[in-house]
Amino acid sequence: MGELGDPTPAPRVRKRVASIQDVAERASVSIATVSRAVNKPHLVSVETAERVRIAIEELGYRPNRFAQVLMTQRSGLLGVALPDIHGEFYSEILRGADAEARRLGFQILVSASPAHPGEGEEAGGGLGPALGLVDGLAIMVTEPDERLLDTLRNLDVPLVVLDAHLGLGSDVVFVDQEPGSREAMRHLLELTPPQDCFFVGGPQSNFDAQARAKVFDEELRRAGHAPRPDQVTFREYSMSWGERWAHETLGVRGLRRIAVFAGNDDIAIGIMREAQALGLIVPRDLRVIGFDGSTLAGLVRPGVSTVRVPRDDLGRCAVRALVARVQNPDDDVVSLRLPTSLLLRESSGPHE
Amino acid sequence: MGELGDPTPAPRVRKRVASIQDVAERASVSIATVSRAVNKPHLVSVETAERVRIAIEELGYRPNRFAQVLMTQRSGLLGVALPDIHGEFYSEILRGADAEARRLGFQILVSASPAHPGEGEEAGGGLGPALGLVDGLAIMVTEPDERLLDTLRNLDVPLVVLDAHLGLGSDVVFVDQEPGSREAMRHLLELTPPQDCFFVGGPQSNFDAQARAKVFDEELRRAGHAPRPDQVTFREYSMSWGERWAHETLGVRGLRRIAVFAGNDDIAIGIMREAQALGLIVPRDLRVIGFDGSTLAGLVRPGVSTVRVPRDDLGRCAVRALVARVQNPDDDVVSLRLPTSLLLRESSGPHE
DNA sequence: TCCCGCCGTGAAAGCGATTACGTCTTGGTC
DNA sequence: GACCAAGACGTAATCGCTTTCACGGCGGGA
Repeated sequence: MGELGDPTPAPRVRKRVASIQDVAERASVSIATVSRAVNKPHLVSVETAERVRIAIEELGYRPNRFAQVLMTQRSGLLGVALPDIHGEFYSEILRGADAEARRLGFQILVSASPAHPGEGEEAGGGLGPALGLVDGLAIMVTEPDERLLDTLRNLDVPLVVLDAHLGLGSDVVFVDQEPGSREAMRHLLELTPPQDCFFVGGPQSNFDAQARAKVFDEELRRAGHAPRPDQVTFREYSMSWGERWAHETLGVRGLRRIAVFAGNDDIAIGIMREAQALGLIVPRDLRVIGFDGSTLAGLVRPGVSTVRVPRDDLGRCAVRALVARVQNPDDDVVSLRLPTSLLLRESSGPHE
Repeated sequence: MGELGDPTPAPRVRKRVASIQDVAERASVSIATVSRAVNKPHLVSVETAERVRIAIEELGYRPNRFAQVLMTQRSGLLGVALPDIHGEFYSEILRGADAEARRLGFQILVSASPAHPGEGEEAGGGLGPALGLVDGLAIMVTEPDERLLDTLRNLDVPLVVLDAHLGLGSDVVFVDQEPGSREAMRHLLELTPPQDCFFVGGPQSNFDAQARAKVFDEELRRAGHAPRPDQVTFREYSMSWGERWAHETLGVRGLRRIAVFAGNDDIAIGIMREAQALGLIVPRDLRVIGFDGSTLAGLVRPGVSTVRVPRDDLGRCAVRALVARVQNPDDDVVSLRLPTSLLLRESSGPHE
């Protein structure tokens, strides 16, 4: 039961600082007038306003936000819960979110929710007790998680879901994996027969990974080939997984002239590096397309073709939607789709 | 004066949710007892505690954090103000800070302070009105800024300064540029005469840039050469600045067999890319060492030697120091130094 | 038997703001 | 000259919680 309590009991810390009372006395008015002078200046006479202004100045008064918030029930804080805050991907979502929030007069409370909140931990998207401090929550959920869903259902603040359709009636902002993925696959299939195409994905439980794999599957069938099990693998979003896969496939199995649709750029780069280490030439022996449009993909040699994801738009739109809902709870629920598109570089070979 | 007001006046939003009152009634006790049952369970009888527990459960009660915070004057929020939240550098500081905060039961409020807060904007390190919500502030300041200093002096919460000595009597956590820089310079000077060494830095006003330039200067003199003006340049931390510099120096001026100490890895990589585009061989025609220990530096070919900066330690230690101060305001002021060290790769040539 | 102290509890005083409501001037209208 | 609306301001309720203090009951030592 103690879990409901104060996070860190400790002696008080804040210095004694001027309150609205002090200002009121110094300006010889009531606290109500001070409040009005500050928030609704048109309700007080100019002389009074000036007296109050001076008193505030002299006392260095700043309204106690806690008290304000207790009255107004609005903190100006927005929770943004991401699976992780590390890496270019999340970092840019965050940047977009932060910029937009700032523009709208809000502040962001980030939370890197541990991918699988351990037993005993509250879910709540990782914002522990701070969940109670936000005016709204934007949460990105990449995997199904019943406990989390439950928490989200019981939330008493507006919610925006990023990148997943959870079936709770909240607003949703998502990047549509499909157009980019399909472009990528069609491009690969132009030069490579479907039986030589591979999908090397992230964690299988991951929504995005599934969406990308689905397109892979569809396009192969569309090209008249039902994918073999070895053509689709899942593991994790990392360079080392790419390297391992390449080692296995290009090294051990010795395959050549294949095309790979990688789950993200890290994987793609891992694959390419291993291929190069094996003495292969990209894109001659191996064509590869990544996903995310990371900076890195453009810096390695050869440049890695990739599916561009509007990362900061994602953050930006999420916050915009959230603020809209916070301010207008009764607006219609929106579902915002951000498209992806293929960005061609050398790694996937010639294109015309 | 309106600036003191609510960030976004708007109708109330939160659903009506069970208060401590409701719980008290349902459990047939006073609100005092409910509060005790929740926060100091040892002060109530087990039977009462149980009744309260059940009532809470049934009502789905969660204490109103705003009210709690108003009483206790502790929000469990820590402000972390960085010049930017983008890029690996800040991203990792943030990650360290977040992890540590979470461990200590706090939550982080990030703020990407605009480098130069425009006129009219409050300084406050970018956390606008939210500054009033945090229990403490960790701020990284990279450039001198009187207005900011002033705000910081008048702060009524504990402060920790990152990476700069501002002379306000606050705790400081900083990475010591020197050891790594010195190592780097000595390494360069082993194979390259001082008159052929260059420093290509970030913004001149930047503290770090100055510190690194200082070591460059010292080591050159130590090697018996007073640096010419053209050997030290400042601009910005970006790849394109590196490219421009290299274009100028290697392309236009046509210098060869020079050694560059770059202000950070981005610059170093930019220089290297331009050099390669010019058909030069690194490290034969150009030796270069970067700064930051970024991932990217290890991924390009040839690998870029760099000065490793303990980024997440920086965030972690800052938060640790801040929490310490929040909880023990009267502890001695600490100044924590995090060392840097050289990480050798191919770009700076052979070393033995 | 009496007294003291402890334990469990409730009543009430804040914390620092916002705001509904009421009072008192003023000045304009008829 | 009476009436009324508008303007300026004060009183007090309220937000939801924590915490001090006082009180009643009960058990143990003298």
